[in-house]
Amino acid sequence: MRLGSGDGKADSAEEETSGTDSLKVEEEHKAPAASHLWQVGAFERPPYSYMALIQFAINSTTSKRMTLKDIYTWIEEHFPYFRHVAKPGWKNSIRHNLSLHDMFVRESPANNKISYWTIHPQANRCLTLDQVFKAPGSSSSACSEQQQRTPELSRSAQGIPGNAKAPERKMKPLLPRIDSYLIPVQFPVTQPLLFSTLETFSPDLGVSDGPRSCKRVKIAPKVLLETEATSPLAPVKSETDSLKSQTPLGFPRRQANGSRRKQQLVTPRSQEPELVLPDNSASDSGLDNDFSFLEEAPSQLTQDEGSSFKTPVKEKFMKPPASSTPSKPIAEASCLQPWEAESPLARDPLTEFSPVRVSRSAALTPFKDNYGTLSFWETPFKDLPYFGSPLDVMSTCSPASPQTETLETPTGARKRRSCSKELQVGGSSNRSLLEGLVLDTKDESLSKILLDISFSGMEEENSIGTDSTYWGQLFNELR
Amino acid sequence: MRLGSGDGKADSAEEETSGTDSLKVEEEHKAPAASHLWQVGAFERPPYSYMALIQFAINSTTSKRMTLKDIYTWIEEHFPYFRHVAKPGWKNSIRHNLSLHDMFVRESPANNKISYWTIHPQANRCLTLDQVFKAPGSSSSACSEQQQRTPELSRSAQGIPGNAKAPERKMKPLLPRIDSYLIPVQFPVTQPLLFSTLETFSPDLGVSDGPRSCKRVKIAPKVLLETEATSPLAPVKSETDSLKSQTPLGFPRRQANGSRRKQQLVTPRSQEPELVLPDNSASDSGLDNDFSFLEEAPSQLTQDEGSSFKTPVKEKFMKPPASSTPSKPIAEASCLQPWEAESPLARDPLTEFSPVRVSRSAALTPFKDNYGTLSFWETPFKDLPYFGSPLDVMSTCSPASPQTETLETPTGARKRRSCSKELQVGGSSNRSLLEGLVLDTKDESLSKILLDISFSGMEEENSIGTDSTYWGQLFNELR
DNA sequence: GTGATGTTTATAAACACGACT
DNA sequence: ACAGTCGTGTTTATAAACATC
Ligand SMILES: [Mg+2]
Ligand SMILES: [Mg+2]
Repeated sequence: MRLGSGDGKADSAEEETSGTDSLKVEEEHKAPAASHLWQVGAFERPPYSYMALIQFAINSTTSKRMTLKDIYTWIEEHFPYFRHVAKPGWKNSIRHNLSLHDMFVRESPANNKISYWTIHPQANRCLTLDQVFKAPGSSSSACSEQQQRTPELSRSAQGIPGNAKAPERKMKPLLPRIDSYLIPVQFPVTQPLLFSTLETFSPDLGVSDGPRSCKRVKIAPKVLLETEATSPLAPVKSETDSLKSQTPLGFPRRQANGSRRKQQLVTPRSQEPELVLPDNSASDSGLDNDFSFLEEAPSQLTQDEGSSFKTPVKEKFMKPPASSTPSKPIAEASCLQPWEAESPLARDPLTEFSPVRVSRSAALTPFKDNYGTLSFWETPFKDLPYFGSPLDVMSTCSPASPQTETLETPTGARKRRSCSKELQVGGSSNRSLLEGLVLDTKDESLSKILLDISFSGMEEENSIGTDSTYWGQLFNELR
Repeated sequence: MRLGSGDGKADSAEEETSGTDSLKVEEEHKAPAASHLWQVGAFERPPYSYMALIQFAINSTTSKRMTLKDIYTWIEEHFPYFRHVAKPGWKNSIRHNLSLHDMFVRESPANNKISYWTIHPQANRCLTLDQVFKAPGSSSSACSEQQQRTPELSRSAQGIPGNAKAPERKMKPLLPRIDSYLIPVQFPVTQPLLFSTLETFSPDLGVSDGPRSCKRVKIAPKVLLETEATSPLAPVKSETDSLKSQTPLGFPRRQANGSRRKQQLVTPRSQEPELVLPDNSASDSGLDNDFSFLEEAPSQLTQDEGSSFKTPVKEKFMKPPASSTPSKPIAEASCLQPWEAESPLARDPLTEFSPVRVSRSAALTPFKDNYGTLSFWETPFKDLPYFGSPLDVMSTCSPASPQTETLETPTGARKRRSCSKELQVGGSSNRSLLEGLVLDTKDESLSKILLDISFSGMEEENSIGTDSTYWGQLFNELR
């Protein structure tokens, strides 16, 4: 009943037996044809976080929802690593990510039964795999890793100088901040909006792979602009940028001091955010994806740890652990694990795939105590609930567009999960602003853009409680 | 400059050198005298999560804020385990918790410099250590663990039947859901409100320890009431309880099916939530705490792992790991680690110390799409931002009380961090309701209480944009 | 350059619950 | 009916990589 043809390998205990999805009403997820995505170094761990992978999976469907099992399958199908190399614990991590990140929302049809995982519309950046697709020949600047073809993913401890150190893990313990994460930014399908600030982009990207154009979009991922007023004691979480680091000239002059805030927006170092969008807009965000992978079934290199396996012994040499931040033993070099691609490629904003997030900017919200006041509703938080700025509406797939394909369910009342494809803010009058926003990640300029947007396209402000409640609320807050 | 007298042990690398806090303006944190809190099994890992410990620490100050270093110190002083037994990585975990949980908000005074960690008022349940203080002689019902006096916290591998399995960890890998977490619930200091549903409480708690009365409050911790209407596709995160599991008679009949939601509220099994509050209301939430610990400096049992240490080898026997949820090898019994107290005491709600959290109840918020509509501001979310129900105000220390001791800083405009001591909802007219809420954790009944509260004490609804914006917003939403 | 402080991601685990066997 | 297993979810603990000051 599964689509991915159970592998019966080290995952046998995970195979489903319930027939709840026998009807298989959900679409998409059609077993990818042959345009392998990860064929360069298939079986290598993809440089994407679990959060990104889940978004890829969910956003690959038109309904923008997916069951857990299908998420597993989608990831396995597009990244053989997880089917053939990773320990079964990777599924635990998937579930962990689904629960931990509130951008992933579980939904159940009215009559309960199966439950789907969706991406909260305001957090959905509509990441799709094809957006980060890397052409098989473009091993130039970005995209360092994945070079070692099928790195020896066997076992057999390779006695690290210490002794039985480096215990031979199968899963890369931490995705090492690949310096070439490709961060996709989806745009309304209208203007391609080429915007390449640096020459890092070479138009030879669409090399010769699958039927899809290999977009290479790289831009600051998280929209966390800091525009906090000068409140004497403001939560650092959203402060110390716009008004504070803004010199009298209005230029964001590197953060002042409230350093170490969450979600860096500006690219840490390097150049401006690079964005490259070929005119081809064939994306994975629908029923037009035929990704695939080398389904050559590497027979048995899965979970056959003979004897010396698991658990990095480590320390054995470490004196009483001194630093409170644990660190790897040093990785004696020479003996890198199958997952230790070890490609010290340049630096890069290291970008991420986190949900769209904004901080409540004091510029927008006068000040009033900064805590629960402004909107008591926004604080619920299990984690960092605050926020609340028009950026939400803009930088994400707005669910406020009236005639957007609403994905109705037979029951009628159904939240509309849209992606930027059908994104239309307000009444088509804000689109250009929206586009500009995604590109312009500077703090105070972004806040200005937001203000402009919020006051355009909504001149009537009559529909406070209706579909455009976003804007209504916004206006109420902004007066 | 530190208060806790640096130990210079395995923590040397952590000692501070900056003189930023030379003035040591912050109060409290006075080195506890001698009323050891954890003397029964001092050096044992306390049964509290890091999140709880941090709350204990921060709430022990009158300013309700604390620097990271002081949090370290406070915890070390009150739980010798961390100073003498735990690996230095525990500080990493503290920092991790501070960052991860958005209930912990970092603040910096206007002129930046030091940064304080605070608890978001709407999430602060005002947990203090004295509230969960367990009398040294009450080893009866609850409070199973911590019996083994100073369990042999040495090293030396004790060859588990397998071979070098059970690699001898120093830190308990996961706080094993002690079945006796004492969950404090703070009340307005007026009515003690004794409320013991079962006889599990034996009044011999105040045995002979410190000057403080050992309260024993045990009640469902997280206020996550599920009152979701029958929207065809509602986020499971907040649904399937009230209206669904509510039989025509109105009794919450165990959850229907939308199982596995976050934050169980009702006690999983066992009896009703037990609440015991002695009339003595001396709490740790101020400058009246003189906790302490056995500062007998166990010389050297800290980090001297001779050779066989660390990293549970595990698996060695495990076939190819089958389950996607990793599990311990089985713990051959007989050879329990120092942290393996192994007290299979009954069952218990296992309660937690998570921040106050509520779910947007469809009963309160008619329906309107359930996504960003209701309050566009609330969605920002990095994690689970939604929510939004009057419960926030009630079940936490409301920051809306006008004459509450506001903890002004010299700069004047300062958010008021209050704790339930000075908690007053609206205008003292809601207190009884507030108390009732903490006790009544049933879903739909709770929602009713909330509605009652929301419509009491706010008859004027005139101050929409002022301090009582909470209520103004609430009224707008409820019409 | 080093250490303290913060932020994120990865993994392992414990455990709850419902469905199936 | 009942127990054991499994899939799915939710949390907490740890280790780590990195960033910034
Ligand atoms: Mg989630
Ligand atoms: Mg935090």
